[in-house]
Amino acid sequence: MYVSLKDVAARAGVSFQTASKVLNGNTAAASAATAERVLRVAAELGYVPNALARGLVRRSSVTIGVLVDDLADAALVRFVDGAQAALAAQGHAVLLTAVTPGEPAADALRKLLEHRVDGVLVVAPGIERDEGVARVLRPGLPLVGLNRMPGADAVLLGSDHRETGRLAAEHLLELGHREIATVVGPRGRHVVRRRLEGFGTALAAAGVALPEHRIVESGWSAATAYAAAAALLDRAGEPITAVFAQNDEMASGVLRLLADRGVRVPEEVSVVGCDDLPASRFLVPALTTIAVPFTETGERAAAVLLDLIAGKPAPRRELLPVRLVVRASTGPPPASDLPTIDPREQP
Amino acid sequence: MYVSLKDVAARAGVSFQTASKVLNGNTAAASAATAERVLRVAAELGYVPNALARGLVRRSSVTIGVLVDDLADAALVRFVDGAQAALAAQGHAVLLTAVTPGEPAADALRKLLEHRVDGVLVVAPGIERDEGVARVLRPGLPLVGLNRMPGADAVLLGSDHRETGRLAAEHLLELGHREIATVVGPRGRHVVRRRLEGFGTALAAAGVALPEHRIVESGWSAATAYAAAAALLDRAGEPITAVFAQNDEMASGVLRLLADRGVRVPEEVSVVGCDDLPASRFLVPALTTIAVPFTETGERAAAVLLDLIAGKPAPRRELLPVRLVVRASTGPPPASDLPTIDPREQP
DNA sequence: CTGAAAGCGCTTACAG
DNA sequence: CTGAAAGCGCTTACAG
Repeated sequence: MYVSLKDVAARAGVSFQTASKVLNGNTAAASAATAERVLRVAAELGYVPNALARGLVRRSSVTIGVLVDDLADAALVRFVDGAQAALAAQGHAVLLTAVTPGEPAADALRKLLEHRVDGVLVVAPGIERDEGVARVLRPGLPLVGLNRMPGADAVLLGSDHRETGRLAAEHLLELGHREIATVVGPRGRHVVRRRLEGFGTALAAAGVALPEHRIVESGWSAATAYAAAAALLDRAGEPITAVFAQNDEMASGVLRLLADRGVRVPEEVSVVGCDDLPASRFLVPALTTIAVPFTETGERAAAVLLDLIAGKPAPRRELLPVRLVVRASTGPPPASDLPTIDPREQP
Repeated sequence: MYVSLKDVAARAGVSFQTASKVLNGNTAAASAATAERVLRVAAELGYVPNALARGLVRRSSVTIGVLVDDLADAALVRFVDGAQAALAAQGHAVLLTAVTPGEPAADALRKLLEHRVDGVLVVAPGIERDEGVARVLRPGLPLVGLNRMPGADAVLLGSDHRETGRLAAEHLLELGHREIATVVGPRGRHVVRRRLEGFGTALAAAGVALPEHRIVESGWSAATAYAAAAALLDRAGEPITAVFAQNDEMASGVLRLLADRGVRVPEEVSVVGCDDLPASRFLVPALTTIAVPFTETGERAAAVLLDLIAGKPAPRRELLPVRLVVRASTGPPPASDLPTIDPREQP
């Protein structure tokens, strides 16, 4: 079905080794006339080199394995998007595997190794405590993670989660809020703890308490955050004026609950999200959030992985900056006379 | 770096061919004792078969190429998610390539062919008019498209776009709307034309006109739909009571514009979207939309592709059903006394 | 039940 | 400038 190197060589009247060299751009390997002939015949015959055969002898598949938690997660898929684009630009193919719920991530990783990927990029915070992963990894395998992996020798890339929490807290403090709650992701997760830590620390520094009952745990989805926020509001006598949700989807769940309860945002309650997904700008009201550079992080992860593969120096760890994006979902608390400090972004 | 079959065989005291057979589950190839020994040694040594070498001789890479327009597109990525899961469940790896804007899709496809993918799944409506794609395709290459490809011998899977438009129109008609507009995607696109056709035909059947100035073109994004809807409302004397947006993101842009203009939804204007992304349920107000079965379509595409590869009979074309999901963004028009007909979904 | 041969489609020294 | 040898790590008939 496919034309082989030997087919091309035979038609061009050269040995297949010479054809190989010409097709690989080795100009010293043949006369200009021979080279031209080989190239022309290859084009005529529709020659498509066999990367499997090439990979076997070169011991490089020019393929990168990407292990992702869940493609339905809007944030994770943006990492993958950035990485894929950067990798493709350098001629590397991407072998994509999602972690199948209920099946060990190590199995998915092993599949990647069978295909002899040149390196692996892990975008799967869900396996940050999975001890099985390190066991299938080969020592020396170039590995970049956007999450921790116990026991694995990986470069760790990401954003500064503590800073994320701090930015959210300081924004609310500057607006004059003192009665603040937060809807957080699963508390076992590293990112959840760090964001909460940064948030709580900044509040504490301003003398604002964040009692445990104002920290409500939720899944990462809008639906779970909706329920968590409902539980929060249902506590009698909670005069909360601001809520920080640990991602934008959760924030949209909070926004929706507030709307359902007839609570005006931001007049009565302010809401801050985290991620800055494209959709967040078009929520009603437009969501104030902490922007996480997903695509850039994915691109950077690809670049670091390629450096690792090329044997170039690479950092062991790198944090990309986050930033506050002020929109319409935050304002001064009801009782306050403080003016809104930050300029609003226009749609 | 990797342990080879020969390493395993040497340690187990058998020929590497016998080791190969045992490791491939050929029970007739060796005694139980020999098999046990080979398997044990392979596990001890951490043997990981080389899929490149295997693929070379078997002429199958057990790899499927997936060509996608844009991973940032929430709808397309759901197709990919469904397909990836179904493919992985059958032991197939996924080689993922996004179409790089400005670069020919044929180049991306060629890369996939170099890796000798067993089949290709195309999730790229953006290339539905690209003549270059068919030229790189090999005859006989199992190919499934979620969009058309001129000149390519592909199975076409998708949803019924005319029906989608019809469902939106009939829902609005039943609510009593007569002054209806629609925000559509790029009009060159097949899906845009079909949805518009179904929408317009259903309206016409009810004696409701859809004049050209009530059809506003937009990109697929919320931002472009926001601008398009603004242009629509800015037309003097348009007594519009309902808008159908051709995807949920556009609908969220319309919702946001309406909120910015102080127009109440659905009391003054009803909005219907299309796709039913998870986020749409949490918009304010929750979006009425036509649900498109993205994940299921991706799964089905994978199944059909695998059938094609296995030489089993497969359909040439298949449409998956869409359905109306009624939420809070639609209601009777302002002047109407009609009751709301459809029950609302609870969050 | 086990092994040796041949070959998948290439690349890379090595000769000439 | 060109070619022939060797080998990448496997699988698959074919013998015994």
